[in-house]
Amino acid sequence: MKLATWNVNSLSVRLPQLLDWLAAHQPDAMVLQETKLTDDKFPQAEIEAAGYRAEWFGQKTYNGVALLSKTEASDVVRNIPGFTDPLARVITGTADGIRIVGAYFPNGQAPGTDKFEYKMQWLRGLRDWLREELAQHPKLVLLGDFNIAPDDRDVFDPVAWAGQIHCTDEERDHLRKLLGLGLVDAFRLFEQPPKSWSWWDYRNLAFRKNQGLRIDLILVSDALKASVQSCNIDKLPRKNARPSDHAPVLLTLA
DNA sequence: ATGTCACCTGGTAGGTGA
Repeated sequence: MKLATWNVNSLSVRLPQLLDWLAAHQPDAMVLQETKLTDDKFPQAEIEAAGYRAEWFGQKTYNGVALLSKTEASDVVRNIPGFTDPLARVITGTADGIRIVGAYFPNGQAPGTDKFEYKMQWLRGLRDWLREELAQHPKLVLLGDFNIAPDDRDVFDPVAWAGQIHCTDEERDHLRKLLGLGLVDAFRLFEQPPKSWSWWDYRNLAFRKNQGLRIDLILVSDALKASVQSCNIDKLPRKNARPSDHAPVLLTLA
């Protein structure tokens, strides 16, 4: 079984690239972030024509998430139960016996801002809910744009980024506590090339210089860990004309 | 040394968020 995540940074703009990627990789399920579409604008027909069912949860201008799957997802939940959130950030469903939680974590802007505080509250809300969700669904995958670089090896210039957004101790502590629920970063189950990033700023020729962060993650529950066969970042779409600033990440389960 | 993109409102650019 193959599972994927991609922050597409506007599904309207990136739909042709998404359809190409689905055709090339044929994931059984895929989650998208930053669709930036109200629900009435979701390209359901095009995605169904590509062989996928879809569940989506969007809003105007910002955020927005979707869950695509070859078989229809069941028990679909939008956002975090128990955490009131005006923004469309999470979509969850069960496909092929796996509880799939696709999330667009808040960016957080900078430590000390209201947006950072919201990020902390959101992370707490996610953890409180996931604890219950894991108890009910031992086979669970949490994947998406985490907006947190787990470790200094996930940052192209850890000295310059020390204490900056995506790299603060507070964010990393929240990520550690998520992992403490019984999840593991699938990418790090394998030897990986150094300087593996999933996001490169559009500015400063960052992709050309390979100056990025690994902030798009796939966490698998302990019950699934032994069945993980591979986890890789696909940099190719970042080389396209009009690329997303994020690359897709692909997980293969036995 | 510098270097972006996508969205909105309401323009015949400027602001916001990332």
